[in-house]
Amino acid sequence: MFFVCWTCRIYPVNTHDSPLITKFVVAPLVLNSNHSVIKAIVIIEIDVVFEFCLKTDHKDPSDKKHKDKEKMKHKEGNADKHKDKHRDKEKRKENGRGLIFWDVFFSSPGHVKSEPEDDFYHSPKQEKTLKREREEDFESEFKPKKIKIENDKAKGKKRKQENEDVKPKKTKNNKKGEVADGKKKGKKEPEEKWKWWEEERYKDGVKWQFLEHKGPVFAPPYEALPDHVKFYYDGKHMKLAPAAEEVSTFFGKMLDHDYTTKEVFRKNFFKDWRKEMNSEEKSKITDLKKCDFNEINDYFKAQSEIRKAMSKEQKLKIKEENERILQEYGFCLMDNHKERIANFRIEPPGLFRGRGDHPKMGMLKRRSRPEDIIINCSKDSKHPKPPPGTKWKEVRHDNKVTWLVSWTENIQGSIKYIMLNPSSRIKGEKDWQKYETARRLKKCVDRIRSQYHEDWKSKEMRIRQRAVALYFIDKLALRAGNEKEEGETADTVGCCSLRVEHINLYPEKDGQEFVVEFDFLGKDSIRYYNKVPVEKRAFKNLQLFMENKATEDDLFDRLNTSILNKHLQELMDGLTAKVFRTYNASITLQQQLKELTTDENIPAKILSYNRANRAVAILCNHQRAAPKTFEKSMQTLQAKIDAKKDQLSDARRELKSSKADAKVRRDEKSKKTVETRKKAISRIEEQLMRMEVQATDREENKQIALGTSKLNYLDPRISVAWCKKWDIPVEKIYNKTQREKFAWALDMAEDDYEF
DNA sequence: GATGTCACTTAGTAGCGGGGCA
DNA sequence: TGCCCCGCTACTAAGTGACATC
Repeated sequence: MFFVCWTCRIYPVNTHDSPLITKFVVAPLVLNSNHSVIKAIVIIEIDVVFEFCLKTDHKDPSDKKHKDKEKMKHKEGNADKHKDKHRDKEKRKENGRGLIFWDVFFSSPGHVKSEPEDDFYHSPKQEKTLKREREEDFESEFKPKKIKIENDKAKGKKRKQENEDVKPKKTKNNKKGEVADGKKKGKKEPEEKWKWWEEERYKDGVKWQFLEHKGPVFAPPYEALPDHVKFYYDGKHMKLAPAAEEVSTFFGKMLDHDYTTKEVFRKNFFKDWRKEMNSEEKSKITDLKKCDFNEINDYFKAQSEIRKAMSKEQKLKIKEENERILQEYGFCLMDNHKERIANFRIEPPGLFRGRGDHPKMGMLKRRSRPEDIIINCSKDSKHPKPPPGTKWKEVRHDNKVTWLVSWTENIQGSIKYIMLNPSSRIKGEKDWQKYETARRLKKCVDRIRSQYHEDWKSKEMRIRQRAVALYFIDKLALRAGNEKEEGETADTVGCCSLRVEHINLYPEKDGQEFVVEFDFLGKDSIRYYNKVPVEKRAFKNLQLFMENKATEDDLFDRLNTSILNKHLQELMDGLTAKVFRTYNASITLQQQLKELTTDENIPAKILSYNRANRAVAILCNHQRAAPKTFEKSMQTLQAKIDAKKDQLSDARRELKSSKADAKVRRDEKSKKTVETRKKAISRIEEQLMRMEVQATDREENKQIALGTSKLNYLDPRISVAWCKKWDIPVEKIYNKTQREKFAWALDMAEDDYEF
């Protein structure tokens, strides 16, 4: 965001050191008191400019000036122009001066002229009408203007808050230098946050106007094993050439892992390893069983120990070096804002770790070289340099995509990307948009439900199948279930790709009628097992779909995700199968929070929150492996609880005796002792309660992953509103990273927010 | 409509680091 | 002070869905 005075034609200077805060502006034309031009270019501190323009009473620009303004702005429709007028008016009202015509801009860094779109390189893809409708739709319903109005509602409060934002917010539980989640703050949070959600959004699929970055960080080159670390074949030492040796280390490092016992993994590894061998190695090494990687395994374990045992100074040095790399490569400049990059390192070579029964597990994931890398940046930016003596595969300037770097991996031939961090504008906007689409579904979900109930009676099989599948997606939050190439990936399914073998029908089971038993592997080969009573008509339809089919046949043979999504699109603009998951997750959280939260203490409320979150995680089938240390840590906690209970009994006994004592003595000292002991008891009770809550929470959470739903499915505004309503520090719900990702929600949600 | 490509989100986990406790 | 354990983060696999092409 930056300011422009249209009278002085003052623009910002892009200060790379502090791109978040445009501290200086450049006045290309400096005017005398009559506003005649004195030829000069000066750099002025923004405060000085403000003051100057205030004193010189700069008013709204003429039409000509307005044209200049239009040049710099994103292309906008008439409605937006109108919106602009309104916004300008608001702006003037807001600053209370009514005199100065400042405009607030997003994008176009000062040192880069905002170019007409023609100046951009157009990849053939840019001709597409990509996602345009949905974005416009989003605009129409959630205009920044509207946001401003919402903000205006609490304007006084808001302004105050904005000022306060400069300082780290204090919460009730906060001590100096400590965040509410109890951890000491390592670093200060950035002092001023860019509120991109209060600004105009791009249209027509444009993602940015200016993008500059330093390119990716490559994996370090292979370092040969020291001579004392030997590989043995058939009991005999064998010195491998670097190429084969490097691949042998990938396997050697993994000896303790289950993967290396799996036949598919071993077979794939051996096949790919042999490709890296020279002819001599190839002729000798013919059987993986005869290979002894133990010394390699020991060596890497020892290296790990050495790293752990390093002195503080050594560790600090490494940390500093990592920090330096992060500062250099971990950020990009996008439209005048420094944005954090999510993954700026190219994936290192290794053995492919597919999940579940993946047919390609163990295959060699090759090292990517600069010649494999496509760079995406602004034409007029400083392009990243490839390592000396190399060149990039391509440098393109496609501002209709969000990625900075891409390459094609060799296992599945899929494209990998370097993209921005979830806290970035580009990701945040998309996230916000996702929840808005889900909220739109809320408005028409009843109609859609009635429709699919009706469709169960259709004469057409394809419509019945579509309706039953949609019922499952809605009721059970199943994933869409795209078709997959056989033999390329693990055999996993979603709703549309369910096979007859994945369900069992029971007209009556465990006292319930029309029960469907689901048992299949979903995403990441996580098992979905559920027994659900369904409506009679859905049940009868399922029986029909299964008639005369073999177990390996598709349950919905007249349906796929494309057909389903086309239908959904007709029911609501922007509606796809996955929107149901977002909608049902968020609405469940909201309902559960309402049901479960009671006016108790903070730990109890947080337990309620986690339980609501857990209900969603169960709905979405977000599982995790029970932590390896689970049993032990539960035992430890239980021991602590027992000890605390003992302590409480002791304390109660002591209180009883001191009460008796005080009754006899009737002096101040013994009264004081009673009071002290009472306080001690309530302290112990509080501690015990916390521990018990923690134990319950941990036990209930043993195999459920809360993070996935929290990060991807739950509208953060529900959580923020809940925190505000119940006076819970938001830090108890979201850690620092999550708060950064959901900064937009933290800023805009009030305690009465309804999903 | 089948298939492929691309861009992006969603997902679980390994491993590190630092807080807390003995 | 040292060790243990838990939460955080980086990593990257595995999905979804839009669109192109045949």
